[in-house]
Amino acid sequence: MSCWLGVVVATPAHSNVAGALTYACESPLAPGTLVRVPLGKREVLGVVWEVLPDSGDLQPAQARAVLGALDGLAPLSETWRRLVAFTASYYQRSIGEVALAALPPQLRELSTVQLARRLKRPLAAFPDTPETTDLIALSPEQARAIAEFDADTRPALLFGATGSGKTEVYLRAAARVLAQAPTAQVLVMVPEINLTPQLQARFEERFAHLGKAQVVALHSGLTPAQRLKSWLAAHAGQARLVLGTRMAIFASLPNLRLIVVDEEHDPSYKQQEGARYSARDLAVYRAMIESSPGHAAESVEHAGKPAGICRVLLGSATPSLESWQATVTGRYQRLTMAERIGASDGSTAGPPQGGTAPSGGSDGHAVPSVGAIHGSLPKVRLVDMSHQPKRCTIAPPLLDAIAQRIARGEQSLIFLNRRGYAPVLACHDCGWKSECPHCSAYRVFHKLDRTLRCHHCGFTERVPRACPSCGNIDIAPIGKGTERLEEHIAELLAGVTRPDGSPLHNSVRIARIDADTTRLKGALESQLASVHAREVDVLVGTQMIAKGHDFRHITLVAAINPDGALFSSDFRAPERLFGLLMQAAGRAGRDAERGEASEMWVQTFHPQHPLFAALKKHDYPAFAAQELKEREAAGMSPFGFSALVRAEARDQAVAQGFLNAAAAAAQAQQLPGGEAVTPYPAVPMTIQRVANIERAQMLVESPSRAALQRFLAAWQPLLHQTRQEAEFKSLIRWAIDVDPLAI
DNA sequence: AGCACGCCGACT
DNA sequence: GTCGGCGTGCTC
Repeated sequence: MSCWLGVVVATPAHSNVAGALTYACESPLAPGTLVRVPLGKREVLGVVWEVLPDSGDLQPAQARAVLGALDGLAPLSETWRRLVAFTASYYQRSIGEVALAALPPQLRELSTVQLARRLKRPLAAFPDTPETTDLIALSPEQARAIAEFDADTRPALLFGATGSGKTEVYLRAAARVLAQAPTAQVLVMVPEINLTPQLQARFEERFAHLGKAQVVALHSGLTPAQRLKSWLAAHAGQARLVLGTRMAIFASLPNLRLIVVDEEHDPSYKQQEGARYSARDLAVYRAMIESSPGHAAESVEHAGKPAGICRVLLGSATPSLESWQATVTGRYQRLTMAERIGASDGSTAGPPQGGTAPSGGSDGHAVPSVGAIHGSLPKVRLVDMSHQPKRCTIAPPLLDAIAQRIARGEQSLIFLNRRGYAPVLACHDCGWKSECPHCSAYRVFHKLDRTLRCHHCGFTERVPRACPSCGNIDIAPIGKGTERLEEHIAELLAGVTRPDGSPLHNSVRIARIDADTTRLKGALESQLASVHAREVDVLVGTQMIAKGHDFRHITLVAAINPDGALFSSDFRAPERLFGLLMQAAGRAGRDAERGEASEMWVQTFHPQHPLFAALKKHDYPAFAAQELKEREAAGMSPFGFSALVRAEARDQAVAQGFLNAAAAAAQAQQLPGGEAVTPYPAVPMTIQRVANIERAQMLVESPSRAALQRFLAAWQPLLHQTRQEAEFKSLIRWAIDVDPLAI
C-alpha cells in the first residue's frame, strides 16, 4: 500500500465515528474523488477528503483498502468540499453525513460498472439556435435594477412588488452571466417543487438557444434516475442553468457564476431534518467562496478555469428581516422595484433606495409581455370584530361585499389557515374534547369522511355517535375550519343570484382548496383551472392558495381570522403574517378593468395593531423598521443568534433532564464561548407529545455568532457523554437546530 | 444510519 | 428444539 486516505462516509454525528475514516490505497487519489469503501459488513460510497501522510492513531493493520474509485467522474471541487465542510461545522453535523446527503441517492447504489455505462451515454448535442433577440422592453425599474446589480459585487436583495417583474430580472441577470463565458453556470432556487415547472418553462423558453439539456431541474419530485441525470449534467458542466429547491444548493457546479434565490423569505429554504441548513444562507456563503477560490491547487482539468466572481441575487416582495437588515447596514445591496408592470403608464419614477416605497404582495411571476396588468394595489379594509355581532365568522359588511362581487360576476378568495371542519369536537355535558390519545393536541373533525384526525401523528377514527366519555348524544364541533367555512358561506349566500339571472336552484358556486382537496395528483391543477374558467364564485382555502397563482378575476380577498399570529410566542409569526397578507393582497386586482375596485379584507380584534397600519399602506419597509426595532431591543435575530437543542423521550422528565444535565456540564467546564452564551432551562415543546413521544427543547442564545459556534462545537461531545449516563439511557434522540425558524 | 450480536416467547 | 422480538454496540 503506497498511501493513506481520509474518506468521509455517511455516518451521523450521533455515532462515534464523526470524522474521516482512514483507508489504504494503492495509488494516491485526489481529494473529492468518489470511492467505494468497505464499512463493517457493507460496501458504501465515500468521498476522499484528504491524503494522509500516515495511518495516524490507527494501527496500520486496522485500516482497510479502498475498493475502487468512480474515476469516470471528475473529483468534487475544492469549493464544493468547502461548502460541505462549512455546512457540517456550522450546523453541527458530521462532514460525511452532509457530503453523502448532498449527492444523488442513486450514486450511492450504482456500481462502478453501471456508472461507466451511464457516463458513456452520448451527451445531447448543442443546438445552434440563435439567441432570442425580440425581448420585451424592460420597465425603467427593471433596467435600473439590472444596471445597479451589474455595478456591484455584494450579495443583492431584489425588493420587488408583486407583478413588478422580478422573474424578468432573474432571466436577464442569468443571460448576461451565461453569455460571458461558454462554461458559466447559473443556479436558480425556488421554495416549492410546484413552482418549478412554470419557472422551468420560462427559463427553457428564454434559453432555448442553449438546448434543452442545458437547463435542468434538481428537486425531490424527480425520479431517482432523473435526479442523477440532472446532477451528472451539472457536475460535468454540461448543464448551464440548474433550477431547483433547497437541495440544489449542494449541486456540483464547476463554474458557478450566479445564484438566484427566489422568494428568499420562504421558510421552506430551511431544512427541517438531518442537517438543518438554510439554503438561502448557504447560497450567500457559496457565492462568497466561489468568488475566492481556495489556495489549494485544483485538479488538472480545472487548472485553466478563468478566475471569476459568483454573485448571489435574493428576491422577495416581503424579504426576511435578516436579509432586509443586511441591506440597511450595506452588507447587501438593495434593488427596489415598487411598481407593477404597466401600472399607471409607467410615468411614476421609483422611490429612492431605502425609501418608504408602496409595494404589493409577494412572489407572482407576472408575465410582462402585454401591458395588460394595470392592476393598482387593492384597498385594504380592516373589520373590527369587536364591533360585529358576537361569535360571527364572517362580518355582515364583508358578506355584503362578497355578495356584491357575485352579483357583478366577480370572484372572491377567502383565507382561513385551518383545514378540516372544526378543530375540536366537544361534549356539552361532561366537557369531553376530541383529544388525540397519542399527542397533546386535539383531533380535527373532518365532516366529509366523518373522521377525527390528528394532524400531528395521523391517528384517525370514525366520529363517535355519542360522547365516548358520558354517552351523551349532544357532541358538537367548536370553531371553524375551511370545510365548515365553505358550508357556512354556502348558507349565508344562498339567496344571492348571478348577473345572468341564474335561478336560485343554481346556487352560488363555492370551491375549497386545501391539503385535503389536493391530495390526489393533478387535483390542484384541475381545481385552479376551474377557478380560472370562472366556474367558481367564491374560493375558500388555506394559505396554499396564496402562493404563486395568478387569479385574474378575483377582486376581493379576505383573511377571516389572522389574529393568532399577532401575539404568538413564535417571534417570527408577525413577519410571516405580514408576508402572507401582502401575498394574498397581491392575488387581487390583477384584472385590467377591475383593478381599481379590488379589496383586501382583514377581520381582526386588533385593528390598531401597527402591522395592519403598514399593511394598509402596502408598506413593507415601515413594517420591517418597526419589527427590527423590537428585535433589536430583545436581542433577537438578526441582532442576536440562537440555537435549539431538542430531545425526545417516552418521559418528558428524561428529555428535560438530559438537556439540563448537558447544560450543567457545559457550565461546569467553562466551555469556550460560554461567557457570551446564555442557555435557558429546558421546556416542553409547544406540542409536547407527538405519537406518544415527549419532546423538550432548550434555547441557547448569544449576541455573537462566533461565540455561539465555538460553544456548540465544544458542547457536542458533552451532549454525547451525557447521553451515555444511566438515567438518560431511555432518551430516544437529540439534535441541534442552529438558527431555528421558530422557537 | 445499517447491521451485527445477543438473550427470551410461540411455532414447524 | 428453532425463528425472531428489538436492546446495545461497532464501523477505518
